Amino acid sequence: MSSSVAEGAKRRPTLHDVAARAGVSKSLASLALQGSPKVAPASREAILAAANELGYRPNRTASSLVRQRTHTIGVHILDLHNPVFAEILDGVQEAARGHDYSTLLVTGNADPVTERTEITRLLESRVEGLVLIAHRLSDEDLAAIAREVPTVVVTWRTDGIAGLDSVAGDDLAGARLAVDHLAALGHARIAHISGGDNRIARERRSGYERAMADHGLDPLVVDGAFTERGGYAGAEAAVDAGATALVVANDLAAIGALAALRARGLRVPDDVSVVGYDGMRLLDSLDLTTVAQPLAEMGRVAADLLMERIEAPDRPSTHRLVETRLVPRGSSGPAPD
Amino acid sequence: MSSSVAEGAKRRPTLHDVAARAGVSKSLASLALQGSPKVAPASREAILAAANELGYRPNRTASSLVRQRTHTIGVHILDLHNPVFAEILDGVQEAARGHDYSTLLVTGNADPVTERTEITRLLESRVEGLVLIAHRLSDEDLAAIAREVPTVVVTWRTDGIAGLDSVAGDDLAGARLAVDHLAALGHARIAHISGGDNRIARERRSGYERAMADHGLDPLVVDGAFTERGGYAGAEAAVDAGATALVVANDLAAIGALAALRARGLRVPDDVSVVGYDGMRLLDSLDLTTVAQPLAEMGRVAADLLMERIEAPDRPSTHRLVETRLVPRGSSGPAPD
DNA sequence: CCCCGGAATTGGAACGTTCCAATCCTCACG
DNA sequence: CGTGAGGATTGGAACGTTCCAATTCCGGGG
Repeated sequence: MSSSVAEGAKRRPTLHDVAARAGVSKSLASLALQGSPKVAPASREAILAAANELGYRPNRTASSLVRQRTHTIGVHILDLHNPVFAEILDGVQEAARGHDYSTLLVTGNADPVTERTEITRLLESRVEGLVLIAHRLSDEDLAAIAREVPTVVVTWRTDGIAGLDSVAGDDLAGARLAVDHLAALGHARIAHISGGDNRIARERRSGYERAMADHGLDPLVVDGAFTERGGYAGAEAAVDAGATALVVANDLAAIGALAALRARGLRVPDDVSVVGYDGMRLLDSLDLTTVAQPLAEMGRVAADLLMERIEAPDRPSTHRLVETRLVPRGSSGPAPD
Repeated sequence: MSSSVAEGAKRRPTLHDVAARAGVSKSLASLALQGSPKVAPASREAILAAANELGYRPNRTASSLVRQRTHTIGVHILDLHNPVFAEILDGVQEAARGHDYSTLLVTGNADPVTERTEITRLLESRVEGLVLIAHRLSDEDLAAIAREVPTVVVTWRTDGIAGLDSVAGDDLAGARLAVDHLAALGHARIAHISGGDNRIARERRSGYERAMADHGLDPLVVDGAFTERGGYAGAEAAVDAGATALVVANDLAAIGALAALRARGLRVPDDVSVVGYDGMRLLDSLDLTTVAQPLAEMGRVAADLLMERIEAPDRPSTHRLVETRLVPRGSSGPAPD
């Protein structure tokens, strides 16, 4: 079968095998495969041919070990079910690919504990940087992580932590945009369905409250969550309280709110206007007015920031606030009567 | 500052450092950190303490190299924007985590070429298995990949390729479910908005056509795509042709179809009934009738199949067909008049 | 004909682990 | 008080690369 020496279970060909077949040293083979200009054309050809015939695949693990670089970034995503995060991830991936980096993805889906575990795993894999697309970590945890590896948090501003950058939308201004829009349409009973007790939700809520105050309107906040169910329940409470317009904490919840209104037989926007927040792509078809954030763009910026920090780990923290804008669609209209 | 010897730029502590600090050999330190029962309690304690104080993190790269196992699977996902794929991914992640595997994720978003490149990258990272959540590879490419590494394809049945498993929904039966449902509601002009020219779309289309024939109805297929835009355009064409019910190739397109109907001033389900396909979570709130596939479940099964094959690379191919079921919701109702 | 310079090539150390085989130690037993 | 068993510990090879320093090769100038 084969004239060669030891040949048990088919082992993956290594650089050594390629070199042997091409009749050169492994050093030269390495050089050639890296495209070094200092290898003679004839040798290069022989080496490339050998690699090809053998179906050689460089082993990144080995390479990473000696180079002390993995060319991989870790991405933690809070919740895959929220299309918003997927869109951000998409931007991250694109930018990472542009810089010739791979992406190691984990989710903390279940609980904060898994979240920590998964991030630890990333650290052990020696990712060169970390992008956290939303998270539930404490500031201490975050600081500890940022001390180990360049880190950027997407979705909310995180300052005061050395070595950590962030990319976020201006939630304060965004919520104001929604209120302004509805007020301009003549609404007075504008309710806010909150996103629960977390940083972003609080920010959006404040934005809403301040804007309402500025318009001389009474605020009406009902508890909700960043989920469809949260929006559903919130919408019920809000209309019970007489609201004619809803500023919902995010798009997912807004979709839930729409469902609640439909169930109640209320028409949108004739009876009640609804404004979401985030700007996920899907909304276009759903005809939902929303405060849009440039999601993929946020992901790209995050990855770029990360690359910069990988280059210069000690540069000061930067916090990028991306612009939000109101996208008026069919779910918001003039106030009734 | 420090009394120790060489201390330039802070280097990551290695096993060596831990061992030194604990006053033992690196071998013993390794043993202890792996939780081997044969290290003396006192030593173990000292080692663990040292590791802790130093902030030691095992280097997976090195470990993988010597163990010849990376404990990582690669996942290729066709399109992150389709929530369906995200839900499958979620299942994959969960199962992988359960088996103590990491996930390396890539997307082929742009074109088939990137797709190949990204998969190659995965192979170089020595992933132990590959899950393809939809793909655009040729059968030869697929076979070549499966030859290198255990592979499972999710979303469509792929047989005849050695070493490759697949998990798919029964599209033929699924499409029939939709037709049966609408026929039972009295619809006769049931149109199908196709998903374009690909395996799944063809399958669903055949299912539709056969079911229509069985009901003695004339088929009406309009071109569409697995996107909202595709659904939008398709719905326009279908209602122009007089359809009172739409079997849409997937949920995303169904959402687009809904938008088109709304734009035309047609009411759902009074004027036109719509049935989607896939069963993404969001639909619940959108009140869209659909042929649901157990998406996360499919992901889990895929990962499990992969684990099995990693254990036994030579076992025969298995093809799992998961059950689809019709989820009736508000977008389908009795035929008009 | 020798020597030199530069291009091409090579050996070997290093990266941080794991794990085998070998050594060391301790103590019970004869 | 020697011996051996068995637990604890250790040295060192190996994994597949990269890259530095060293070596070989070659032809042309002196």
